[in-house]
Amino acid sequence: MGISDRKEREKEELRDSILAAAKELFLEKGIDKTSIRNIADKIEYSPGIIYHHFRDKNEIFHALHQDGFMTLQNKMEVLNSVRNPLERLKAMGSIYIRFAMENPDMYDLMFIKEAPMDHLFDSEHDDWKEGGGSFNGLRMTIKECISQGYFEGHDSESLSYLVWSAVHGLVSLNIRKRCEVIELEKRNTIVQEGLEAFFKILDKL
Amino acid sequence: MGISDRKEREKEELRDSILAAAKELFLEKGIDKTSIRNIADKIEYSPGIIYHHFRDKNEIFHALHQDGFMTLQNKMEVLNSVRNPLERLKAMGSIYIRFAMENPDMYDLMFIKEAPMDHLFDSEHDDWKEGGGSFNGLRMTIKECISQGYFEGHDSESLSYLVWSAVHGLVSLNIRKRCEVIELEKRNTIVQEGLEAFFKILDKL
DNA sequence: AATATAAATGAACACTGTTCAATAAATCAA
DNA sequence: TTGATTTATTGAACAGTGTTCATTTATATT
Repeated sequence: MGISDRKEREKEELRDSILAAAKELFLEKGIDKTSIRNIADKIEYSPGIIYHHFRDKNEIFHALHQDGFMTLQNKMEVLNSVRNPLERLKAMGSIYIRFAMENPDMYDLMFIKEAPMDHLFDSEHDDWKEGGGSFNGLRMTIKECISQGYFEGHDSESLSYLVWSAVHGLVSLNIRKRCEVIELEKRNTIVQEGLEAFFKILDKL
Repeated sequence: MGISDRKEREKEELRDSILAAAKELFLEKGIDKTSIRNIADKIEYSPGIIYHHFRDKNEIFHALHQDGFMTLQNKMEVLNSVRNPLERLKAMGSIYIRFAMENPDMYDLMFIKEAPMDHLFDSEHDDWKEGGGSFNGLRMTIKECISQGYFEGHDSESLSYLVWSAVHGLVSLNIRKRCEVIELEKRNTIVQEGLEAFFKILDKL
């Protein structure tokens, strides 16, 4: 009947407004300083209501990290037009790094923070669908590279993980403030230069 | 005079005991669940005393992260006996990754957690000596590689950062539970296999 | 209008990091 | 040895945290 339809719609709207408030607070203050009470204040409800929509704080940030994967996947869609797999791999790296540098807090949540993974292991179905989907795009591209004669002698799974590790390393060391070690005049461009060095290496393989 | 000597010694002993207690708690419960009161309980002092030896919680964990760099630097000392710079670079990578996998919590504190860097930027002298020293070892080895004809066309700073990024990526994705995406039968060995793929690439350069 | 169901509340619990006036202990001077 | 001074240590207080759940309020059904 119509009433329970509306009720479910209203429930979902409230859930969405919790997430919207959480996202806003998260982006301006970080995960630790975003409290349940802050979120409740923002949507003008009492703190308790949040626990009728989410098991705990981690579940909220797991939901937000899903948001991040949606936008990342959208940005990856242009790759369909890149025929050559090596070129596609490089474009993938560029998009990945641009996403990370333009959305450092969201990247941090998706690939560094413990909260979304902690939620996964607390819940029953503990496979990381979001990351798995993204990684599969990389894996397929690498496999295509290998089948076209690139990267001879390499195993696709290990190489995919290494490629991911390289680009993740470039951005995550930057996001977590470990670029202090880089010469001052190069510090602002080191991620991009690291990526270019990586491309140079890919070309030689 | 002798009394103030003893006093200073006692003060340092108390500081050390705070750090020892913090380290123990940190290794078994993590940074968030290690509270000032827990540490105080462990050394049988009141919580307030900790703030006479450390500005805040971040300073304690900055001191612990220094500990970690000491042990890492010790492990790196065997590299002095490796003459060929490319071989030395590979050995460096192996030691780095072994350290990370054998001491994941300490590695996390040194290269992923925000606490030690936050302390740095709160204090006046904001250069990361510990990381800088370690990175310089890598930089020197890469420079030697280049001067011996390896890695032609590469800039030493960018390449050093890329190499660091690659090995950091390998271990940090694992430590922060992002290896879920790897095929189950390869999941336990993926870091090592990623490193071997990396070595294979270095050889082709 | 009375009853049953669902939604929302806010007080309570056991914590957290941090500060600081008050206390206790140790040292110095007479 | 006693009194004054300095140093070390305390623990209560503040303003917060995530989470739970009996109670209340609002909505829907009979």
